Amino acid sequence: MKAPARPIRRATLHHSAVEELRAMILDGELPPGVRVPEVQLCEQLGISRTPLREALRVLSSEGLVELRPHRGAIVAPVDPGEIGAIFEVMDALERLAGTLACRNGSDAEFAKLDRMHDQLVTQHEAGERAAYFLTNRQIHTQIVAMARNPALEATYAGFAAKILRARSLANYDTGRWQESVDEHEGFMKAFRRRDAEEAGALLADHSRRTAVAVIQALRPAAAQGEKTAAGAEPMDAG
Amino acid sequence: MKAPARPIRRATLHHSAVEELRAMILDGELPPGVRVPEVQLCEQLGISRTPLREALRVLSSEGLVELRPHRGAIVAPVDPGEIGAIFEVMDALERLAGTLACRNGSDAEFAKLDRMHDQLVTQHEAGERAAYFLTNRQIHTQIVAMARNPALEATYAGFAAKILRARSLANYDTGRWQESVDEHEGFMKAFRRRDAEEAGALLADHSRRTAVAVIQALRPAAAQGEKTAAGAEPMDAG
DNA sequence: CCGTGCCAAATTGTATACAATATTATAAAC
DNA sequence: GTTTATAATATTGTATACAATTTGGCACGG
Repeated sequence: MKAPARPIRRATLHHSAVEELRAMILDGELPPGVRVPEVQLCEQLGISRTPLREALRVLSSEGLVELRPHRGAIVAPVDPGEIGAIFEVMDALERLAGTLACRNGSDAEFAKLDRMHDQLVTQHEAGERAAYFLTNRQIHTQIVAMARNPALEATYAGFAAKILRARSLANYDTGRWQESVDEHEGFMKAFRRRDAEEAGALLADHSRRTAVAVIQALRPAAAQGEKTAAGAEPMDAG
Repeated sequence: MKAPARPIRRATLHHSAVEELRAMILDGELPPGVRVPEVQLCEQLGISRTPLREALRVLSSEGLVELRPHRGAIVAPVDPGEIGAIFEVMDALERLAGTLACRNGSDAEFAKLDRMHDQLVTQHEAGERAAYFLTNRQIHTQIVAMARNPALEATYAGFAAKILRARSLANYDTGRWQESVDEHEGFMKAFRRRDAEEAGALLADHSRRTAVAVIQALRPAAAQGEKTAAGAEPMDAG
């Protein structure tokens, strides 16, 4: 007897809850800093507290939620300093992904990457901002997938999620748009030559420049207090 | 009223359970592949199923435990391929750590690093293998701490844990010992010069060579079946 | 003799009830 | 009026009870 490589279904409530909550956090439906009352979310998701709490522990482990014992959970605030640190690691991961992708990617995958890049350029020219950002993410995800490294893929995904959250609430400079497309053009040239070192270096550079822009855009929106779902808390009187 | 920066006690049962179980897994007390029956561990830890299950979910998120819905949890097997992938990422992280440590470390920290290195050499000459490995880990942890990057620190710790597990059950080649000390000597020279690039490169190289040795030692011990969780004594911690 | 379908036991998944802690409101003292 | 102590409330942490699913065994049919 052999265990099937892919389980038919792995639907447990806490697992679904993790995905649901993560999506809610990344979509901004649960903004950074808000308290996460258990009972309220329970009836909202139609589940009991037990699976919800298990989901919160997982999300805390991922860094999307902060657990304060006996004081409730909050959606993790977006700290510019932390985002800066994440980007420093991300640079290294992008470089690694670019290098490994050149080494391990198939021709079919490179062709697909080319098509995605064409789509990106088209969307840029058409000014379709939302579509552009989606394609942009897909391209980077594709590069990471071509690296053939599950550990890299998982780590990358975790950081990408946090960065996505930072970008969305910073909605950052449009002036960077053209620059970003040019950089994409640059590392795509390296990819077409299968130049691993160059591709990695350009990807890292692209990440670094993105970091600068995002963090700069993030600075004004620095004050991340603890908010309640209804409204701000009246804290200081005088 | 002021909130203390460090909570006096953050003792919740599930949090303690996470640390306890993680230690048990890393110490080899719970070897890879063994089933983790909830009720048995409950009475062993003196807690109820609820906090234990929350702990299992967290450890699953960290990759130390595999959850199979309705079929119980097992300690994550050590897959040589996965370890290889982890090491690929680890190389990049070591390089980054070395570079950042040169940039951000204080003189006091570099002095401490020097002392730790002296201790390492002494322990090598004395043939104190266990003490050597401990100091070795402390050195690398210190370098990462000097990088001043919490995201790097957390990611590094997660991978280091998995690698530690692989090393312990591979108990790998003694012939590599001398080589490893020489490599330490090498990147320490770069550190003394605060040569960020060189230090990073040598650390990455050190990591890569370690990977080769560990994976090679791991190959014989490949077959990782599902064992039952009896209180099996660790074979020999040489 | 081997394969298939069904039934029983065990273990996990979920819900609910109870206990402990933090927060807020209240009131008394200075 | 401000501050501090105390009690009430609400929310989280834990334990237990119930439901669902998998696993192993057994009978039946081929």
